[in-house]
Amino acid sequence: MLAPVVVTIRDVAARAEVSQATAARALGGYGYVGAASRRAVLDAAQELGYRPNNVARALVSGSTRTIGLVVGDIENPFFAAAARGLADVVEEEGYTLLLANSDEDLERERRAIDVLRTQLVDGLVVAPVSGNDGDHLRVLESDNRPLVLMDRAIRGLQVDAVMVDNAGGARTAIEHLLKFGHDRIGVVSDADEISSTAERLRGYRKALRDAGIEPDPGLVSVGPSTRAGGYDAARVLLERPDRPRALFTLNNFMTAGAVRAIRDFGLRIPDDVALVAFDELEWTTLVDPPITVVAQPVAELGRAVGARLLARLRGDDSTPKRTRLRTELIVRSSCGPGG
Amino acid sequence: MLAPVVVTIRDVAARAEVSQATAARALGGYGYVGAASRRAVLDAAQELGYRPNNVARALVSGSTRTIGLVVGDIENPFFAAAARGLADVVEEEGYTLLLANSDEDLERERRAIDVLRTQLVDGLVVAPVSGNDGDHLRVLESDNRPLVLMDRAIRGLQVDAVMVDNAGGARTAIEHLLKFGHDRIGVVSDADEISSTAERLRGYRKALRDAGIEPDPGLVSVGPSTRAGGYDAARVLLERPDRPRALFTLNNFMTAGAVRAIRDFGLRIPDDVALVAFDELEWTTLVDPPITVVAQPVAELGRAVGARLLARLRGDDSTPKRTRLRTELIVRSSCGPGG
DNA sequence: ACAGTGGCTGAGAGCGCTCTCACACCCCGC
DNA sequence: GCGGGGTGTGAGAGCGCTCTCAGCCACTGT
Repeated sequence: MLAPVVVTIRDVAARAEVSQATAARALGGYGYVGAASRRAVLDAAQELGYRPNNVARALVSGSTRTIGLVVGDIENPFFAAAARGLADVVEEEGYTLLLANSDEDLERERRAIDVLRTQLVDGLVVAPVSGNDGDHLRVLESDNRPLVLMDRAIRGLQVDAVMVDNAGGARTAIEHLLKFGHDRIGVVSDADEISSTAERLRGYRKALRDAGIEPDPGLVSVGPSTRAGGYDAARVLLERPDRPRALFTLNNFMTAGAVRAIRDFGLRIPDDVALVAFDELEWTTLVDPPITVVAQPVAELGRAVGARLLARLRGDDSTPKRTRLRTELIVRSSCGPGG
Repeated sequence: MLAPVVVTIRDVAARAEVSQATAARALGGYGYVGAASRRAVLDAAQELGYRPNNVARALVSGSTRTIGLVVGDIENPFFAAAARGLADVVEEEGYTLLLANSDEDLERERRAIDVLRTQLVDGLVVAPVSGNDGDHLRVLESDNRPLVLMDRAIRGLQVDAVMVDNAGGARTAIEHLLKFGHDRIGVVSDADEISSTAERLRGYRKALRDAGIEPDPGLVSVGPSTRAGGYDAARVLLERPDRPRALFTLNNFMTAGAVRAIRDFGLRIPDDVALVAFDELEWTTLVDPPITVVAQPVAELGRAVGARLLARLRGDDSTPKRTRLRTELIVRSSCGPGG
């Protein structure tokens, strides 16, 4: 018998000389199937090279075994590591990740989510661009498919979210700089539309106020969340006549840009400019001096998101949980002698 | 009228008071539909919040509008950037990426491909773990779905492949080191099962032989393609009594490990050890001295793969193409004064 | 002897869509 | 007036699967 071009359950059934229903049961592992029939079906499937068609299965079962993931940029090591952690967890349960980049653009995020919904993902993980605009996510509630926010929250949206203690992390960073006597700390930031950024800025201001220092808005320099954005934002600060003697960078790409800018200005870390960066990176220990960072548990973030999503997929319908993961200040040498 | 929980084309048809077929035509944009009917259908769809069900569509049309991507590790900036380039290109045509990690493990690669086939991806992009073992990919031919190999080839598999000129890149790296008088060049390598690695090693040996130097197999130190792997592989070389005065690292994670090892041994670049790395990385210009690298057009790689795949999806059935992208030696200061 | 039970099987519906087909209608030219 | 196109519509098949349901055939217990 020649194998059909695409082998269906009916081909297998015919070959095994049982009904389509019995073949489906044997293959699907449900209902009653006699030992002999099962053997015959499994053998036939093997011989014909039968592959289940997950699309057909999804159409009737309503489950595609896929998880949609929307991040700002998969090239960003932060998102890549989180995606990896998420993938590891959900793949264990037979799910596959559907990936989409939003480019930190709300319109693209909307489109990505729309496509993912169309693909009938079983669950959705989003690192939303905006902490304010959540209408396109609110719509998902009616889909009755779990949604978990990763790293960022949306005001007034009651859904599961796994985040990092951004405010606390920023505060420890600032307190560290304060210890070195810095009272004018420049911040290299991306848009505070992003909820994690807003939280970091809040932590920054809080730490200053707690130390009796009124935050100077002019010391917060904003740019796009890219290396070039970090470079430019840092430059603005470094060009000031009253240049701040300490910098706090809010994310990894911008940190790289800021370090480059500091170098290009002929300034030295930590003598001319002290630096603390949010987010750990591979090279922070490779540069001289190694950079003090607020490390985030990135892989853990992805895994926690995955665990939450899987729980929902298993039917957990408790009220939405908001989880915060701790950050860790890793003191190196970018702030002065001994730190 | 209350919107049904999940709105189907039939709900829209009922609301628009036309047949299901007409609604499908209006929504699908094919066949004849009168202007009035079209309006009614579109309005009804809008009001009910109709979203097409891509799973059902895929079942009948045979196209899921998804592309499967299997890479060693999405956390690796190389793969992440390539994935990004690929995503950008295919998303423009309405495709979504289905992502899977193989962890550079053949068995996991097999499983990932199997899952992706089951999901009926329209096309598949694989960076295969092994350059020798391609049976699991050969099977795909019968699927009649395009397959493009990314960055790595498989011996005896006649399919599209977009790669980098690994041998040439390695050669320019070695020639550069030779110019500085190095004749004993240690290599920090991952498994030569990986075709790109094998090619780089070939280029390395070729360059040496062309210079009249017989390659010493003892100078090639192999480890897993991780930071720790690079560290250990470099350590083996650095611990030798006749320690090589030059190192060539074959990929980005291992480069980071090797640099760390050199530092930990109290050695200085380039005075004690000259270094050329394959693959450009963000931090290579941030460390002191900045590292001379063989840069690969990574985003371009992803985009070229995407272009090839899209061509196939559009029906191009010419004989498989093997494309090579040029590398570029970026000379910095890790080999000595002036390079 | 006969209902009751459990193991096993096949028929068939139906998931939401695309697409073919038949047909009804219009306007045209002869 | 009547055939012939083009235009618009609806009925219905069918993609490959899951799952319900009815019915079969042993056995069992009384």
